[in-house]
Amino acid sequence: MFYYRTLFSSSTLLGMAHDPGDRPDAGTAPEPPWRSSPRRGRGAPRPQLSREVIVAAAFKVVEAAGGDALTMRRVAEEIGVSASALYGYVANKEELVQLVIEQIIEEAPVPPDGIGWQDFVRGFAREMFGMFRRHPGVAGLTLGRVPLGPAMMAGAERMLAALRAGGVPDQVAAYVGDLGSLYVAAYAYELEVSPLTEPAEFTAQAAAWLRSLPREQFPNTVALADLLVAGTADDRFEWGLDVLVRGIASYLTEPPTAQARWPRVMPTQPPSP
Amino acid sequence: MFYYRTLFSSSTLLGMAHDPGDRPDAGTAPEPPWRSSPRRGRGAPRPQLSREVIVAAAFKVVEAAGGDALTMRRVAEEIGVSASALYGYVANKEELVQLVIEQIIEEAPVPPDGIGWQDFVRGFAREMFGMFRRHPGVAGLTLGRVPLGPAMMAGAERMLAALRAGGVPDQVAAYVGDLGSLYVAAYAYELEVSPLTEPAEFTAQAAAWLRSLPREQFPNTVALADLLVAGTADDRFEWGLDVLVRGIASYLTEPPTAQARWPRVMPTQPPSP
DNA sequence: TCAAGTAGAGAACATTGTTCGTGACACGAA
DNA sequence: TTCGTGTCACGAACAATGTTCTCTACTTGA
Repeated sequence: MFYYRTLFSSSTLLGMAHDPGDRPDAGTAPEPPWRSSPRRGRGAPRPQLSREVIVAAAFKVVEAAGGDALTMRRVAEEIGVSASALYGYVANKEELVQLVIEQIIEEAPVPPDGIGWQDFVRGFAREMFGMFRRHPGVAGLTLGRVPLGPAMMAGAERMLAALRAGGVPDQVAAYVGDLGSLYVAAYAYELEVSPLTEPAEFTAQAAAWLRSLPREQFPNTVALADLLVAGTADDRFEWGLDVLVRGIASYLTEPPTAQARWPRVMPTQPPSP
Repeated sequence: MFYYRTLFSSSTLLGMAHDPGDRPDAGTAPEPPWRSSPRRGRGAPRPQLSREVIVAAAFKVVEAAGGDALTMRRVAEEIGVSASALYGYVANKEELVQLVIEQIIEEAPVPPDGIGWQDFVRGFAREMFGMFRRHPGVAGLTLGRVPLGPAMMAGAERMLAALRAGGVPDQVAAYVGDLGSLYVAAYAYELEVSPLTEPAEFTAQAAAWLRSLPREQFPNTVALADLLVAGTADDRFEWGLDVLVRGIASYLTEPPTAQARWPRVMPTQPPSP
């Protein structure tokens, strides 16, 4: 995610940007410049390996054991090949991760056009979120990377169209993708890192602990103990999504204003009840 | 961050939760249960090491070389001691990371009371964001961890107070901390992972690349190319913060509704505060 | 049939976190 | 003063990581 901003700071695209003559010619689908297509020469034996085989194996590993298990040796073992052999088809692990992410992301469907920008944004976010939850470990892989293949570009384009059609100001529409994808990936990542949040007895225990805090010092925390731990992970995801959509929608009626700025460097103050 | 949800799924607190008699007694400041206080015995030589020394060294390392450089050997070298010696005072690297995070977070001041919930939320977020930017690598460390020491608990309590005083519904107020901290940490993490976003010529190059996409396929992306890459990192952070605050404010006037759902397997219910 | 050139293996290196056995040293007791 | 005890820190070691290098074997075109 982090569509455009992060996109252009990725190392692969950096390499491209440094070559001024390498502009993609209009008319072709945009594709991240994976170079290093394996060269076939004179006496070339039929290779048992290929980029597709490697990515498929890596996908299988992620599927079975999560993103943490995605190591070069594990992938090689999955194919029945040595780890060093992979480097003939993949520049390094980073590239392999990128390829796997892209393949997984393509599985998330983009909402249909003509359903209104709010439903489009919600639907897109839900699909990505569901995709992340179906593939544990992937959200962590995408955070800070650029999982922006052709499929993602197409989805982003259509979301822009939906937003503009709905009257969302252009600058706001331009930023929505960044913010939305950041939210989805970060939330999904949080969920996969913190082992479990659903079990009811556990939530109850947490609420009990919050309630047991000193009331004089934490009156509101104690009072809202139950609400603080309320809801399932999906409920909370939906609520955050609702906040985002409401916030975006507000720009339709209230123009952006210079937000009141609390003076930056400030001395620490004692909590005054 | 991820105040409460993640809090109670952390391994340290899990350990505590499994011991039913270990409830923190009301009246003491809440402190994450770091156990394993070093025992001093019969013929104990004056130890050259201590948890404080180790944490201070780790802090120094993070300060100088970023969060990635935070390795046990590096910290030990900083003190002039072997890596294995650290394990007498720190259970493992995870515990050390937790301690460092907590120390760093305490540096972020909490806004003063009585300035209105919007300014409070904005100010809190800005301070945390600034703290993350001053300490590269820390955002990545906090993502998915529980940097919730006494200082953070106090800040959260006061934010709850500000929100409730401003008329924000209780359930909404209860969720704000989670969402806000997620946003700040995730955005800061994105910034530190993607090497650079500020240089103007680079942004110009990115916009040029977007403009060069096929117009028929990406009309909106091309049209909004400049807006997509507009703004500094801080501008974009402020905008996202504005979206959050606006979204939260909307609950003051518009009650939560069941959001329109794009047909998809999502059996969750809308949050009903 | 044979030279060529590539694919993959295997070992190796550097870097992680972490454990284990050992020596050294300070403090209290004899 | 001498000795024992207990702990502190060291150094080696282990397992796992990404990555590189060398080398063997084999396919293929001439």
